[in-house]
Amino acid sequence: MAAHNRRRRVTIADVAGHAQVSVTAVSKVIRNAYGVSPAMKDRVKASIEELGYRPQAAARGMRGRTFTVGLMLPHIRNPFFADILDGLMEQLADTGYQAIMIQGGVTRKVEKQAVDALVDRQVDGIIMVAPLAGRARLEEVAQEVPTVVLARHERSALYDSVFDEDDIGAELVVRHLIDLGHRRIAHITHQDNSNARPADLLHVIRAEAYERVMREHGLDDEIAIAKTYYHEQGGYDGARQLLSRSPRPTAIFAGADQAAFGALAAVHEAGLSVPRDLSVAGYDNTQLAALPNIALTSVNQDGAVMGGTAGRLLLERIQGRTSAVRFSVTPSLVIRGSTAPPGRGEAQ
Amino acid sequence: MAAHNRRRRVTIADVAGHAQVSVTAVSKVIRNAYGVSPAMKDRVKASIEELGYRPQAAARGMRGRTFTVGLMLPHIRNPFFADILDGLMEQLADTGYQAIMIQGGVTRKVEKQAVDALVDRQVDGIIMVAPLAGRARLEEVAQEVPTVVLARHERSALYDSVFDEDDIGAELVVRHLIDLGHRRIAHITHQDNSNARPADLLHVIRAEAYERVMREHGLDDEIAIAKTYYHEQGGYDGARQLLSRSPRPTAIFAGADQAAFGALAAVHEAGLSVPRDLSVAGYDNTQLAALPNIALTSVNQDGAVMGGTAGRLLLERIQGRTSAVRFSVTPSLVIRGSTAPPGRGEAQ
DNA sequence: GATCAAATGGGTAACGTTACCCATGCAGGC
DNA sequence: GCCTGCATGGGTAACGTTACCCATTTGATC
Repeated sequence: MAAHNRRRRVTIADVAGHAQVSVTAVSKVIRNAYGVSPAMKDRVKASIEELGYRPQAAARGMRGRTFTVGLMLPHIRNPFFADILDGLMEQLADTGYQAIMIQGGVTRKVEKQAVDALVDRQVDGIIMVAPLAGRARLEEVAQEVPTVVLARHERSALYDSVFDEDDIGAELVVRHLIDLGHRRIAHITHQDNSNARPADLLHVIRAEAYERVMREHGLDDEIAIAKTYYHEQGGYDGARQLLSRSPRPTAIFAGADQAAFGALAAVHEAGLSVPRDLSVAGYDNTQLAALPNIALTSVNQDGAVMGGTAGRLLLERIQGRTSAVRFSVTPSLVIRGSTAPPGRGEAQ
Repeated sequence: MAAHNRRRRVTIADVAGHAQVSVTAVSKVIRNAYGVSPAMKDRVKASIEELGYRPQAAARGMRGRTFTVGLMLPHIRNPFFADILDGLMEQLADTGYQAIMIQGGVTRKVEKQAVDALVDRQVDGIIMVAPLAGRARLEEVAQEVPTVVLARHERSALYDSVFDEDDIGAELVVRHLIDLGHRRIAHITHQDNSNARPADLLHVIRAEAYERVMREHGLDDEIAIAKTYYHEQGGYDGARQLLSRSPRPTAIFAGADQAAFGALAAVHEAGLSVPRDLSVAGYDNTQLAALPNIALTSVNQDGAVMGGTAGRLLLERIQGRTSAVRFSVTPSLVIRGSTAPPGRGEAQ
């Protein structure tokens, strides 16, 4: 049944034999532990090199650490997640820790399986990006293994949070549109089947900030929200809903770039021109938003910094920190060609 | 130092005690192994349920399987990879296997570390997507653990290959453009620091098919290739190179949608209109290509089928198959608004 | 009713690593 | 010269699971 005539792996015992030292000594060297002379260290390292030894994570996991951190992503379609990963990878480089990813999916059930899978694989820490799970569940995980939650606003004593100040970002967009002279500004938001307290969800925060700023400017009656999804199709559907209103909005603020791309498509399909007939803005400032033919006004949140910080906080927790930390990045508005003052006939 | 007062995990021994059976019996039940009566099976399953037992992958890995397959992706910015993952996840659902991902990065060194990390974590099988590693290295990995390679065209006795017939896809695009009346058709290709035999790399195959079809139509002199990268910036840079030629091309075939998006940006920036002044086509048929305001003519390769097949082949190998399999999907052309006959003044 | 095979259940030794302890040698202080 | 403490090295028992075997019971066959 042994399909592969796999050569037996080099073990710590092989290294010990080759270097003429004890197994314990080798273990100490690879863990950088106390109690080894420089001379022995060099000898062991030479043997490790020569034999091509690499410790087996499974065996390490049974006693100590696996030097693995798990990253749960809802999916891998949003390029913003790639920025997060970049930041994390950079933070982890040269620490000996490896990051593995797992897809959380769109239901709490599948997400739970995914996170459990990470726990079962003895990762030393977990970073969850925009989890669907409720706070109780997050704390349950955090009790078992050091945890950092990204893109949620909760305050928990058991895990760290890293997030963008979504209310500020949304406010920047809406104020920008109002400053341009828009009044009928619509919003496309996201619905998920999360178990979180709504006020902790980034899309709810963005939507609420939109409403708040509208009200602050006396635009209560112009508030129009399409509840779809933060992806291309969702943006497309949402924009179609909003465009069918009469009078139609002069600006659409999509809660995420991906939804904004879909909105642009719907606007284009309706025979309208951006920004002449309608302004469109997004959130995330993905690379595509910067392309001149899209030129989407968007909110920049530094994904790499968020990912890097999440990694740093997680390593601190693995080292033993137990106090909880909250870290937020301040977003900034990137104005591009997709937003402009409303057309003359549309202004009022 | 115990940062987290983690409750001791439920182990197989706890389950055995609770169900009043031996540890071996429980192990048999969770592995679906031979030698358990239905009655005992039920009892054990009830105890597992009640105690919330989940086997620890690290411990399993020391003796048997971890029920984990590793997916190496170069990065997670290409939405085409998300299709692959979707197919894989669906294939793995209900098999008890979990997929974990790892980022291979852009250098062979980092990629090697990533793949080694998977091996060290005792995954039962590995799927590598568009690896940079040379064939010798792939076979080295395949010797240690069942392996499937995606998006490379090699024939190896040690691992399975799943790929798209890139020559056919590229041919479809170029013929389509020629049929429309184009003659000055340029191509944007990718350069990486792969160690593979060039003829096994998908971007080389696409570029060669482009050249071949051009020659077959007597267009040897019109061949123009920009060697950049399969991403937005690469497409942008490549298109700028190509547009600076005199006379400038009337069509650009970018080897990947992401590059095509960048090319569209460059074309737009140059004050040209698509498709009136210039036709643009891509490859991958990503979701963005379908958006009406982009409407990119592209080649559809079924990523979900590729991912699903890779998963199926890997499971077969894990079961013990040793013969090597090659599986290819046949691409098809999706014609959209970004390609049209060349403008009158441009045709000849 | 004796024999044999199949079905069922369990005992035990790994797997590779680390945590915890102990042993030795040597320098320094009284 | 004896004690103490530190530096250095190693021995050993886990960790949780599975593979391999053996023991017992049951059922079938002659």
